[in-house]
Amino acid sequence: MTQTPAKKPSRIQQRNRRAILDAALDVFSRHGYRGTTLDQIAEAAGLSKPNLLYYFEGKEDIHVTLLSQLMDTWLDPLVEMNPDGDPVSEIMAYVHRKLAMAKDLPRESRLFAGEILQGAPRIGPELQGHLKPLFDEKCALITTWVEQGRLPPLDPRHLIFSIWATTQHYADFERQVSLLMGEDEDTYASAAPHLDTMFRKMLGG
Amino acid sequence: MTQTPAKKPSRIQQRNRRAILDAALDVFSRHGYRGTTLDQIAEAAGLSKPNLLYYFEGKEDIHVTLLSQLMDTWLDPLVEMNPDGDPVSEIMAYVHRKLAMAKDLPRESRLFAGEILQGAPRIGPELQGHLKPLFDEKCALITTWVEQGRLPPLDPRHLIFSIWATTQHYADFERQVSLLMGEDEDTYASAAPHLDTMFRKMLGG
DNA sequence: TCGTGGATTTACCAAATGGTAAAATTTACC
DNA sequence: GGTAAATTTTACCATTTGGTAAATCCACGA
Repeated sequence: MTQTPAKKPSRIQQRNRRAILDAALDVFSRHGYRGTTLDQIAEAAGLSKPNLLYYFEGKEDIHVTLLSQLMDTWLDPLVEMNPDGDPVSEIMAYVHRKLAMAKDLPRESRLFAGEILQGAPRIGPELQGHLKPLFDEKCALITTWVEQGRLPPLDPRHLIFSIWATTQHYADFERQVSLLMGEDEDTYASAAPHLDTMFRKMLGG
Repeated sequence: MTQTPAKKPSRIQQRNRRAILDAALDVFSRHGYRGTTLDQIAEAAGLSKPNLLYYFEGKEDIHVTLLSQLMDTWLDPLVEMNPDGDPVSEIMAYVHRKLAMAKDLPRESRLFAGEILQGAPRIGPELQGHLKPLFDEKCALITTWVEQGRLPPLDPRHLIFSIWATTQHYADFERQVSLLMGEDEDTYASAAPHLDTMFRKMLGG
């Protein structure tokens, strides 16, 4: 057995690993993987660079750890879509959960966007392993809803893509959005009813 | 006057500048600004690195030149939206032009996406100067259409955001999309009717 | 064909960057 | 309080990378 013993981490370990990951999320999401330096992360975390590397094996290790940990949070809104609920309500609730996520976790959204944009070089397998099965499952669910006549005919895959695209847009392209909307306006407050109307009409029949 | 004389470029100048910009578009769109090296661009363009720098002042110069040249192409579909046409037809035509653009120019789409994602550090002014006025103009147009009762009440800004998001999604997140749809399937062929239905219902009243 | 200016290569360089070795310091536990 | 382990710092290093200087090559018009 070549398994790490994995003793429980000390208080210091916990605190510093958290600080590093939070700092790294901040920097990675703003500058991308290659645009981020270990020095930047170290400074943001309040540690020295060699001290970073005491907690993580290297830059890539930090990045992959972040992405992996985020994956669950990220997929959670979709997981919660309930097969026993009302189709329209379930999908609309999903839309609003996803929009709330873009609002509350914009750094996470941008981190993922950057990774996918560049071809998912470091989380491709994770996508295959976690996202794909969940996606297929929910597509099948929506398809049965359509077959039961509880939703109008539609392609569940593109529906989901549209939900992802429209909600994450506000986080991923925040710069552009705020530039066009005006800095002070509450973008999400007006986006919610718009998306609600749009998808409700789409599902209404 | 401190203006460059700007004699007409020689045949070699034209050929090489084109080759460099095309190579740079390829590499920048795949690896982002910081993830791209001059050596990569040089190799892709079939030139030596110092030779690159004979044609451009530096890495940033290449990047900015690319983005600036692309801006016009990028905004063109929106420019074409005709105030004198039928509102629904005009907007739907815009949706399809934008989708075609994502299909035909995915590298350009990803180049822009990467730049915006990181806060538009190099084309912020260009966005302000070109995109913003056009956006405001078209928003005003759509608003008059709504006021004339030719469109249902809606927020033109979020409508445009939704169009951008859903169409560019297929280029920017191509990796994820192809992973979830299956590599061989013609994604755009099935995306077109989906988006057509969705936005038509949105505009239908 | 010859000379000139444009184009290209060769040989570099300084700074940035990911990472390491080992000494020094702190912490936890007896 | 002492000691062993965990943590942090100091001092480095090799590679990568954007960029430059100067020599060389070459196309083209007179």
